Amino acid sequence: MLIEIYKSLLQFFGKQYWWPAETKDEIIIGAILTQNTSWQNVEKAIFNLKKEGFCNLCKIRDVPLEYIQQLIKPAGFYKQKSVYLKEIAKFFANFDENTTDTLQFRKMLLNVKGIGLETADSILLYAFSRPVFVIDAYTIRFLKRKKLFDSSKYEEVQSFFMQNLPNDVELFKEYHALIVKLAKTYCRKNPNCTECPIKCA
DNA sequence: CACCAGGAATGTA
DNA sequence: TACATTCATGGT
Repeated sequence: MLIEIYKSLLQFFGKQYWWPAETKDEIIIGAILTQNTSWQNVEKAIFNLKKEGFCNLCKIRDVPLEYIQQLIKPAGFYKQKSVYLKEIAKFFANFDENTTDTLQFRKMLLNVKGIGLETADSILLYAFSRPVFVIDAYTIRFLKRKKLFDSSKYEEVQSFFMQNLPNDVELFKEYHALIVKLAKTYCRKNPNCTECPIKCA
């Protein structure tokens, strides 16, 4: 079922090539900046960071908070997000990816202030290519509307995907991106989904 | 004018 | 455990 839906989305929209970024640090930074924020505004903030050479966690760690705040303002919530960027920068300053399995890694990320379930999984999947399925509000709404799975609990929904799909990082990356693409294209403006490529149940 | 965006922390019951 | 509030900018 889920795999057929994936194929339909892929055929309809094509590959999304998520996550759009040049470096691993940029993915991590973007994952925090995009919390409840449009990607368009995140791009402005990342542009500012790049322009000043601070789209880099080591550099973010060693610069005044106020300086980061000024650069990321277009992404909103700049006071808290500047702290979160500092926190995640400190975390990765002494972390060895190679000696940490995915479950441990996930728990460690969740202990960082500012990193919740979705942000942690986005970092794991897109920055480190760990096989975890990212869930967001679009995904939960999508499953409910299509009457595929009725739950708002993050890890329940995540298990639903991961137990019904092959354990494939590239599949997970594209599938989440396609659900976001679908939501942005149709479901927001048009709840009836008359043009939606996925049939309503 | 209201509403939302690729959430998370905090507080309340 | 389940909700409510707060955080902030920019587009529609």
